[in-house]
Amino acid sequence: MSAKKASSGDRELSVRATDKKKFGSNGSPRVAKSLQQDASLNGEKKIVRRKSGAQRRGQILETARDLIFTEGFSNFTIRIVAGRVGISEAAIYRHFTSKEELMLALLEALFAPWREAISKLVAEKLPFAKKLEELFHLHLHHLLNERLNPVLFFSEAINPQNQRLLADMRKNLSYLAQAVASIVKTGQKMKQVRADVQPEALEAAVLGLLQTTVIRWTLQRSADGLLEDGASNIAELARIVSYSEAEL
Amino acid sequence: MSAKKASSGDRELSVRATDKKKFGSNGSPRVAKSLQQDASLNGEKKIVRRKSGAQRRGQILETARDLIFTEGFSNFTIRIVAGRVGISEAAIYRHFTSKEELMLALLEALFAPWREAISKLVAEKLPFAKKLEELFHLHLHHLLNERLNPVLFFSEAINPQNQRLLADMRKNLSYLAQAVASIVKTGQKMKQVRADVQPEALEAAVLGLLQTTVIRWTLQRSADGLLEDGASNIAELARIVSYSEAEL
DNA sequence: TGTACATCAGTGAACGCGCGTTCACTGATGTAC
DNA sequence: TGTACATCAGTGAACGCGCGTTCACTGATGTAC
Repeated sequence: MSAKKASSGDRELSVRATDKKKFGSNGSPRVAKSLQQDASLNGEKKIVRRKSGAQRRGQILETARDLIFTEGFSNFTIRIVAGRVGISEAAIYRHFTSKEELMLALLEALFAPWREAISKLVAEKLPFAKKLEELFHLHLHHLLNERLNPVLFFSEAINPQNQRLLADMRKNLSYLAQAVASIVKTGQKMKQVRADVQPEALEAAVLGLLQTTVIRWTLQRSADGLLEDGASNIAELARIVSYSEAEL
Repeated sequence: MSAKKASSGDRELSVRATDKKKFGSNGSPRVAKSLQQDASLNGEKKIVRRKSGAQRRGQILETARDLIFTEGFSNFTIRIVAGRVGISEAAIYRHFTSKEELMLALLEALFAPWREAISKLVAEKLPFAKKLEELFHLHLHHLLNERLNPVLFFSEAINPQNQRLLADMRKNLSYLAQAVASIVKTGQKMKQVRADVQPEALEAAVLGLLQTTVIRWTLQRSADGLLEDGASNIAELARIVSYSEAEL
């Protein structure tokens, strides 16, 4: 068919890439349209703009991240990722051995800095209420900035085929749970949380508030009022379990 | 191929069905194996055990429910449902116009009684703590008995293709949220909840505890300790926001 | 500074698979006469 | 009670589609000499 010649026209062309930002930056990864047309006019054989493994790998992860964030896992296919990156499907397999490996690599790239940030916060010396507030902000800002929606990953992980993804998500969830538990226990030890409050119930309530906020974010697909309301609820919970002014 | 003759050997056979239980009962829907073999030995042409539309529809919904509950949405295909029911894939389309309609019909069949039960509870006259406790038990027992896991449906609803499923899940979620809000407001009006507690924060905490419990259920695939821990956390939250004994 | 060569990011085409859905057709069931 | 007929739950086979993955092959890149 005559359409065949034009079918791969949106691929990138010649010239060594040195301007690609690394994964995590916010810049647009689009190639200037003019470049392609210039090369087409040459009449020369199409030459691919090769990239080093690390660059391309980062670009694939970045593309997959944005795709999943904006369109969910149902549109996360090798075909679509390859199309957005501007390479063939087969080329994806030069950088990841399977779709599953790509998914797990992405998850790790997104969650590793999140865990590190939480670790640092837990170790800090702050009053109980302030620490909860910081945890909330850290959590939400990280998710928003990294375009990481745990609900999307969690939903995908429930699929029985994704055993490893589920294991990873469990790990991250229990990481958060332990951080909250640690904060609560420290709060009680420091006499900032009422001694008669059952720590398990308080932990569950804090986790519940965090989860509810993220679920709301997922449902409304907008961060409007999210940070304010969530922070306000967390602060109110902290106030309720603290010693009242009369008792101090 | 010679395998063709035996390929549909697990279908049901002749004899009018009058023993089928309606959707919602717990009985096994399996047909006695001997029936099939008897007919095979006759050497006669295979005759299908026809069922009335209502009966078959209920059987399909029941099968879909159990399939989704035990194996998740990734195994929920027309082929598999038809196979388990014991009819052809095409036959499914005599009872539901599309897979989506089947899914929505199932969701409604499962959630309608749940909403009704919540409605009744909200209208009852009970102390705040008791009402929260009842809500928790009602919610969990309903999910366990009906094999309805909202997390599974929610995860499926996030898929952009399932707009109507998402709308239905939103509706059910907001139904629960309003019930909780009503309970909290009544509790404050009746002076059973401290007046200084922000109702929005308390509502969010209660919803969070409910959600956390269901998520835990989904992750561990077992109800062990679920009811006890969840009920205990809800009760503790109710205690914390009530007036202390010294104040009464 | 040239050149030979190993490495590796790229390609197009094809694969087998499972999916939802449709088709023309079959024959059991219920009912009007 | 018998018969003609409309209704409708059933069938097997095929459909087009998108998926993840593999294949033999290409040619740009980096480096050892």
